[in-house]
Amino acid sequence: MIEQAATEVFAERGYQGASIDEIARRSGVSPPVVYDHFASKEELHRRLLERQRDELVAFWAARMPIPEGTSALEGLLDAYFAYVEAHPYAYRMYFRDTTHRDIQQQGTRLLATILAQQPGWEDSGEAELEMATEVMRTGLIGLALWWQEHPGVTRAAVVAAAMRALSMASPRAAS
Amino acid sequence: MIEQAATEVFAERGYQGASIDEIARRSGVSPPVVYDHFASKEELHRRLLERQRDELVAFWAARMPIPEGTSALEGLLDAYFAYVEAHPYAYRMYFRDTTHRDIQQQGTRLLATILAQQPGWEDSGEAELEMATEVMRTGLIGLALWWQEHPGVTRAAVVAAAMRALSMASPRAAS
DNA sequence: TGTATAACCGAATGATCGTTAGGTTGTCAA
DNA sequence: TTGACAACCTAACGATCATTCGGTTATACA
Repeated sequence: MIEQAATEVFAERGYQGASIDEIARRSGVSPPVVYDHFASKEELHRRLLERQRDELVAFWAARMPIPEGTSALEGLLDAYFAYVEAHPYAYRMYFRDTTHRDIQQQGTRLLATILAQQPGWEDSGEAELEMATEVMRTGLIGLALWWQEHPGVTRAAVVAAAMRALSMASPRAAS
Repeated sequence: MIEQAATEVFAERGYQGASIDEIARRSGVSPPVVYDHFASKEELHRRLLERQRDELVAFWAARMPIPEGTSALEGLLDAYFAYVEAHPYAYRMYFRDTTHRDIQQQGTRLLATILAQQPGWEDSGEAELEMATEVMRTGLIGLALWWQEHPGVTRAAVVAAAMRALSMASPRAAS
């Protein structure tokens, strides 16, 4: 399957480092076959990114509304790391290159929405919210990549660590 | 100056996307001149990374011990973003590629040390501390990149946002 | 049977890239 | 004056890469 092989190669080497030849080799076909299915390397990459964005959003949607007793933030985090667990290569590919940030924006907006509903954040300024979203977004990406290199850690522990590190119960909890 | 041009090109295009030809062109010399000063593209990149690591650590060292009335964490963050402000291209280059993580380890260790001294973290497990460090490390990188695209925001506001988002006063402040 | 179509291939094309060969110029100490 | 040297150049080499050309095979439908 070309798409599976392409996802792995993009995840391992990044967009620039991935070669059509290697993708074809891993798919068990010759390079021209890739071009029978995709117009260019860039289109192949974009299509894969779009598909993963849809799958990630579906992971979230499947857990909304959230189970009784969990906060919206915790539900979002658990769904996020469940996705990382289910699609390790796709996850790495999705967050490795920043060339298609427009595709990631749907997830970023969802994150900002949930963050804005956290207690103590309702009346914060726009810039404050945007900055908090960015810290959280990139921090979660980093934590997920760390997790992929430490497979012994359970998802519950990772979610708990994310909650702890990002415990923004009050905007002025800091000294 | 070759090193300055190389820093900019690496920052803008990443290691794989940067070409010796473009670095030479921006330096006002021909490509072979680059090889009179550096053995290879990879050595040039590594040398630049090492230099920036030293400068960043120096930025931190210059602010330790920290001024009266500020926490160690806040002092670290302010020095960090002061560095971002002073060396925008170098900063982007330094954090863009993850191929030389060993060079970044010195800063990561410093971050973990300061984090471990925060109230409520003294008796946490090793994995918890490592995860919190990773969230913070990558979150700060992301916030700094966001800041570079929003130059109107003051450094104080960015530091405050970082403190707020990462207000880990107590390991179980989260719900 | 004929033909359209889909999936695949080997081989090439043109561009880019890291790198090297070989040479010129200018500086400066012996 | 000589010779070492540093800094620089043009030109090329060899590899890699995205992409295309032109063809073969197999399926399926008229």
